[in-house]
Amino acid sequence: MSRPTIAAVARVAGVSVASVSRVLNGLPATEEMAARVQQAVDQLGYVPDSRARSLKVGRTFQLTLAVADVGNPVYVTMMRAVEEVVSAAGYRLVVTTTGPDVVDEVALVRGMARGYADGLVISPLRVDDDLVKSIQECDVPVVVAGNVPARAGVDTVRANSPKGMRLAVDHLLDRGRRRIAFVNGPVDTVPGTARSRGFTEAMKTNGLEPVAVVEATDFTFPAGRAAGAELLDGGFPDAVIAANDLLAVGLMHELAARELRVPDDVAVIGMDDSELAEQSFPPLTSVNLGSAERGRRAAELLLARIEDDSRTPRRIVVQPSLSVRRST
Amino acid sequence: MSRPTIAAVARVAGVSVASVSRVLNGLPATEEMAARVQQAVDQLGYVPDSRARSLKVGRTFQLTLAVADVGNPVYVTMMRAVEEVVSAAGYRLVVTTTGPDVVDEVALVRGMARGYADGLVISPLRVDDDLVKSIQECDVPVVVAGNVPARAGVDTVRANSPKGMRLAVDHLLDRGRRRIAFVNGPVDTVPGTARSRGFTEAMKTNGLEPVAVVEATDFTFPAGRAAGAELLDGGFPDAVIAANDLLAVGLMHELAARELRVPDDVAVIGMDDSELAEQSFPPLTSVNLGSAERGRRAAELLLARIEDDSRTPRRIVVQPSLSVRRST
DNA sequence: TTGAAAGCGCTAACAC
DNA sequence: GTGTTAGCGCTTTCAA
Repeated sequence: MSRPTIAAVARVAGVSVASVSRVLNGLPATEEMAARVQQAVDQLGYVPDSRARSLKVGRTFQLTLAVADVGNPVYVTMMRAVEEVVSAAGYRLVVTTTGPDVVDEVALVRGMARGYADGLVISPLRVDDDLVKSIQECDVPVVVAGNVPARAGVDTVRANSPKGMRLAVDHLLDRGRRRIAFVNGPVDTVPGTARSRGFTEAMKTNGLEPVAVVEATDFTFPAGRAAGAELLDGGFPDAVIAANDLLAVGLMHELAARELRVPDDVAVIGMDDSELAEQSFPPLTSVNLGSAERGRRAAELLLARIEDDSRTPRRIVVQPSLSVRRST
Repeated sequence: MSRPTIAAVARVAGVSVASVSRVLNGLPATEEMAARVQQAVDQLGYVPDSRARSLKVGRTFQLTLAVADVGNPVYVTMMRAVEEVVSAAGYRLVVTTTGPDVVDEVALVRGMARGYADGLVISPLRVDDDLVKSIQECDVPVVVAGNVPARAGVDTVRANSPKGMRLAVDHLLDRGRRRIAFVNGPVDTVPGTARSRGFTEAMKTNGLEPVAVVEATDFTFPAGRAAGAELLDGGFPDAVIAANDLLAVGLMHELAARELRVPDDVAVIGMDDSELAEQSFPPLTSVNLGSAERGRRAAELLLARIEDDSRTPRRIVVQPSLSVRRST
């Protein structure tokens, strides 16, 4: 037996389909009408079909969050924050993994035109003109959790990496470290670029030269370990800043393999302040780039734009803080 | 300007909407027809509306994966596996977090009747009669990645926890440990029950008495640390098995706080063999309960049932293995 | 091979 | 306050 439709409910209740719809949507109706409808609904076990509703009202009540890698704990934090905001507003959240390639990001944004979601929060790893264009042309609202040019005219929420880097470098100086190295992720990514610039500036401000800078192949744990090996083969830092927590933890494994102690021999700072930072050993000092707040703000921006598509795009910058733990 | 519809394409191409639909769906048509339609599609930038399509064909081409906690790395592994299988079959994956309560799981399953997805893979933390009933009554196919009674008559893919426990205990005995303790998660959960039973059996088989057994409040890192404190206040194990990797890592932090060395003073084994196991320090020996394979098999079962709802329910058991690392 | 037309299940005018 | 009805955009008979 197939699912009952609104027509079946109407028949059983002896009323019109419109009345059933009204009662179900809380529109004005007499007590008696409401009762009859409710009884029929219960009797048949009727549940409205969201597909049909979507088609009619032009909304799916579904929002998409696109991240590069579900295995990166920073996205877990962001995902939780986004989920909280959108579900409070009555939306379901669809989490999609784009992978590292910009073409897949573009395909995803273009695919939004199919209308399976009412909006998109995307945290792009790589950005090019195609991606910006696809966002601008997208039929549904898109909010970027990351960095796109201001002239793109899209809502964005981003971190302040340079300031975060300053926090990290200042902290290391406080701890008496001078021989500072940097493990970045791929510099052709959005976070990679931002952190590279931030690191360079922060070092220059303090009149320091980096002991070494290496670029990991991606933002993952194994890449962090490999980058750590490369770094340590080339120099003897007394502190290393890593572009995210996964890289930092990978690096710490390489340090351990070489019997270098953290923080005694080498201090390590990560970025993102994800759950991994407190779970790692020793617990990782990490720059909190506000991923929870960024997620929350991005979701709010998206909801606001769904309400009113004509509002002027906002560019929110979330300020960082430092979570000091035992790795420094 | 609003999105072009199939009618607009038909108008521009000077053909009927039916022909446009046919060309788009690869049904027989003349070369010329195909060309004209394609040109109109390109010109207008037409993209079919998946909502309308869903309503008509009765499918959303969307599948749901429901897990208790996105922050648990075991689900990352499972999610990746499920995603791979379903996207290869042309479906989008919606990942939903249910939280720890069975009522929310039930609500989720019931909500599937709204038709926003064509199927569900659920990994329930807690199972009761209501949940089983809601799964049986569900309008769309449901596959359980976990343990429900055979009489429920639903497709399931589950781990073999008892055998996993045996692997863990045998390994510890090999390493010369005898004073074995166990940190379980809540025993009113599916994995909690299974692991409790498995541990008890494995110990009995070897004629051993546990030094201590404690039950963490949930399967998280902080709960692991708290449970570790309780455990160590009560006894002096030379090895601890934890019911999952997060608990194991939490426990290791407590050990470190008490200046107990892993594995010298206390060996530690986790379960799940998630990415966290290799990221932790020291790297964690962990029972691989086949989460990737369970995800893959569950997804395959779901696709098969969508194809043919009359097939007899299958109950797949995935065998465990042990990933030995430095924590033992 | 192509076109006309009937819906899929629902909501929102509009008329009563 | 309630019922009738026209679609939302698409696919799929059914005829031509």
